[in-house]
Amino acid sequence: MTVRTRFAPSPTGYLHVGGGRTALFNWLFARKHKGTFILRVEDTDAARNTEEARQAIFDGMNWLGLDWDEGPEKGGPHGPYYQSRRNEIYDAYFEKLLAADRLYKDGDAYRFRFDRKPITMHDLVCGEVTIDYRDESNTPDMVVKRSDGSYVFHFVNVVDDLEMEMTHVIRGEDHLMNTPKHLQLIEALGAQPPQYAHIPLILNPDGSKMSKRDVGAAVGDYPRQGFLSGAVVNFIALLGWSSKSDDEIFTLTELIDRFSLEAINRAPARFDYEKCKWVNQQHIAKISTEAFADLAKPFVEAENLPITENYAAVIAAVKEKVRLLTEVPAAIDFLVTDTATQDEEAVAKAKANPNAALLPALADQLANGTEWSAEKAKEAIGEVAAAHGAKAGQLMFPVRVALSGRAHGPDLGDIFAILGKEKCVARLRSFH
RNA sequence: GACCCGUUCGUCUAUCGGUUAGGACUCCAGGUUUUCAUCCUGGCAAGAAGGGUUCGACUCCCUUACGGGUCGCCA
Repeated sequence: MTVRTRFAPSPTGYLHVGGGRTALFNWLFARKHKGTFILRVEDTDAARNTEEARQAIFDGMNWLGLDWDEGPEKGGPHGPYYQSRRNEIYDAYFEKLLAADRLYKDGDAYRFRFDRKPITMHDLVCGEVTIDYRDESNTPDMVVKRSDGSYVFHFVNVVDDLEMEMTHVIRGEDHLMNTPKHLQLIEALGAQPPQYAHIPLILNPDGSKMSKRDVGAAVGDYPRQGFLSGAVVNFIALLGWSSKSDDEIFTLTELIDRFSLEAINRAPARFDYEKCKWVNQQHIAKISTEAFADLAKPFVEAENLPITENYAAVIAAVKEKVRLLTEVPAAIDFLVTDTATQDEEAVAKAKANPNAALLPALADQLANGTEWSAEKAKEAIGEVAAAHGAKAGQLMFPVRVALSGRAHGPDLGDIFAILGKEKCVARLRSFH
């Protein structure tokens, strides 16, 4: 029996990071077991569904790299994959329930009569959980068909999971209390239930429920905030799941290899934006300079910085200095323009440095040198410093600030090489 | 309120009765880098509380506290 999992979002908003992780776990589980991953759009709430939301979810899935084997734009033997187009199927199941005498009218709506007995679920993450359905006050019979004729979530969700032959349902813990309802429905339909795995929710840093507007909540925000897809996938996988080793940085392929439902935690995890950025930095360090250059390009252009002919060298100089792609423009502006804003504090500090007085001498030496290279330039710093009884290291800070306008940045040799002789000389001379 | 689930450094986590309770992020201190960053080393920092069970409990049981979830003709 091959594994079949699904992600079943309703297109009523953007793709939430919690939803993204649910999709990821279903996808990982399917890929790990050479199974099938299905995307199903649960658009039964006509009033709240929007085309923008549907698109945002698809975009988010694509960006995260979670491809589906069956679903919208892909097809498959169990379509259509939009619930709004599956009404005949639901009608047929509704008739079954009616024939089994499990439904009764309440106004124009239909309610499902629960079996009044304890229901025990065997959750792959939560273990055995029993809800006593003899307590009617806590478990009132549920509506399956509204008075307007439409079906509710519980019913269509169960029917589709059965129809689409799901073997494993991995979903957020907010669905744990729904599961006995689904089990009852499945039993009444005379079918076998899939295996369930309820994963803990993702909370804000302060422990509150993560929702709209909270930092990190929308998957769609990550690309423009300068995150790499692989880093975000890596980070959210670590929220509630552990590889049981000291390793933390994984590619999607490595995650497939290591993933298991048994390793999912029970307690909700808080979202740590700082660590997410650190993971991003780790991923930036791992990709090639070419790949990094391509990813950074849109951010550079967005700040109206020129893509110079030595762009590759410029990008290489800052690759391991940034945590987010959004930091790239500010890290390279002084290398590609002469109008970059300066860090006034660093400039003031450098000008107050006694060794700043040696900058004109250094400029002269660089200007008069017959050979120009980054290595020669660095050597010149040592020579000028020595000639005036100073150490090379002490002269480097003023030089750095004179050339870049800030206290931190690329290696001085990279700066010399990228800026070239003329600009270096000019910036050293004008720094006073 | 009722019903579920949970509780190890500030955060993410390892530990499946016997460990100096380990790793990572953050922060601090050194070192490497003649500079910046990377990197390396070290440091700060945890079993919610109280009862049991046991030779021995973070680990098993109970109670309390706290946190989260659910109680719709939303999904």
